[in-house]
Amino acid sequence: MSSRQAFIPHPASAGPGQGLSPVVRGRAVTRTSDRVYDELVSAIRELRLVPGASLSETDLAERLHVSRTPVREALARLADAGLVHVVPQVGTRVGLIGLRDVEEARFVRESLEISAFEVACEGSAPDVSTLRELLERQEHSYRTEDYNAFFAADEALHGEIFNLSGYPGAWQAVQRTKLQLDRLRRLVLPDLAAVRVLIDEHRSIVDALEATDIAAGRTLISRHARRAIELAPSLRARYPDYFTD
Amino acid sequence: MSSRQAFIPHPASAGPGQGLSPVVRGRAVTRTSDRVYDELVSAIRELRLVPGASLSETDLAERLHVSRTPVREALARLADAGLVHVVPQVGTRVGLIGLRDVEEARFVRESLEISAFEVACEGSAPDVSTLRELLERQEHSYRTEDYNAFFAADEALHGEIFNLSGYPGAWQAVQRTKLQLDRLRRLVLPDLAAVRVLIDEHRSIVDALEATDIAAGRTLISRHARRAIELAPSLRARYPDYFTD
DNA sequence: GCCAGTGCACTTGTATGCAAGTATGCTGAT
DNA sequence: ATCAGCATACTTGCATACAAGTGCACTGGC
Repeated sequence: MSSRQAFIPHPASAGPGQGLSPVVRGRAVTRTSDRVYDELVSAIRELRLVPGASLSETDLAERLHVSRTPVREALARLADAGLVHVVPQVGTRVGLIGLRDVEEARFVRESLEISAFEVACEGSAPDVSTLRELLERQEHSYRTEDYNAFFAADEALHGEIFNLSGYPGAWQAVQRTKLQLDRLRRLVLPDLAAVRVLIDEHRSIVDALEATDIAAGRTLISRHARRAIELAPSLRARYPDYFTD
Repeated sequence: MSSRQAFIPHPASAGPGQGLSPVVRGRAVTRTSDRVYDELVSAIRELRLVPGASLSETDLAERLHVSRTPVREALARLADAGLVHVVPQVGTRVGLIGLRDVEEARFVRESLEISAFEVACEGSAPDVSTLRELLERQEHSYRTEDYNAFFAADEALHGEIFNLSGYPGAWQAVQRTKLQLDRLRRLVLPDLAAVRVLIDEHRSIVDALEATDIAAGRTLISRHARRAIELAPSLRARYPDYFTD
């Protein structure tokens, strides 16, 4: 076989590369198509499937021990989300990280999160207990250097802000466009100092929310949202094949 | 206008062979799956497929003169977008208009459009020539009472605001969440007076943009975004079967 | 050595067959 | 008349077979 580098793990992690975990076929309480979709999304987000990697329906099917049908349905949804590109009769590739898409995701996220912050401040004192708890989880992840746990708690914290605003669905809208940005953050994640900064920013945002200080919130969220992006140039220099305009 | 034939006016009337788009089986430049998807999206948006209508893969397949496979892929993408709901081994239905989803779509749209407005004002005097042209098209649609043309020009105008902001992709993000709201507007659209109000509001927004009056833009866009929603209660009273919380 | 041409291997797109689950309506008994 | 039980038709999920197009490598000729 030629370049079978479709399932490289994280480019920076030296751990043994585990590809896609096979989806067990059998009595399905959940649909196989959904499992394949979830598996592919997480694989792309976690860069186990690197940008530009060529996918093959038949290859994925036998790798996941399913037929092509559910794989095709999952790929159709992924193509709809812009995570993969399908060229008929030619092939399917994992989409590259588009810097323009990343910048637009930043715009969407910053705008909506600031708006959610403002709405959350409008009522009386918002309940920040869940946010405090998530901050604790992040601190724990920082101490144990568990990047995956931090990543999950990070997601949950920003989602909680939308919950407090009363528009939890808006967070789903953000996440759709944010997938490009997530991959960027994955590249920079194994940096303990950067995680320290992010947690501190999170705490400041939570403090501002508790004080219903809208002006501070706007500034903090804006700066926080632009944090990941400012590293894009150096990351592109390090992984040029993963990026595009 | 390229208004295709409605293939399902109402779920109860299962008339014979309501001709679909002439989908020639076999030789196809565009993928059958995509054509089916586009057809279904427009049918749902234009309420030719009413909320709650039950769909059947086999029925759609023979109606469109294709096999179930492309229909299934289209439905999978539609389910991902929240336009249809698939219950395994039970059936597929067009999603109801969720008032909560509508309100969240309003939030997303208002937030992003205001942000785009602000960014578009940041530079020097923005080029509003395209917007003026779209306003003229809307006036023409108003005079000829061509609601479909007005709907299209309305879409284009709001999209142009995002173009001027430099974040055209954000408009795509809005449109995804806005589908619920579009159906609501379809219900209220055949009202000439309402169209008159909308056009006037559009003109005010364009004026504010040309004058780079951010404060006015915020107020105008906010009011404009809430315009469609304020009719939701009466619409729900009129079409109770189409709505849900 | 180089280039043109061709065949093959691989890709995705589509159609069809089969399996499993659910709702419905009919039938028979009480 | 009413209700329990069952057969049947209909639904979606999955696997497989076939079709069509593309790129590439190999081969033959120059």
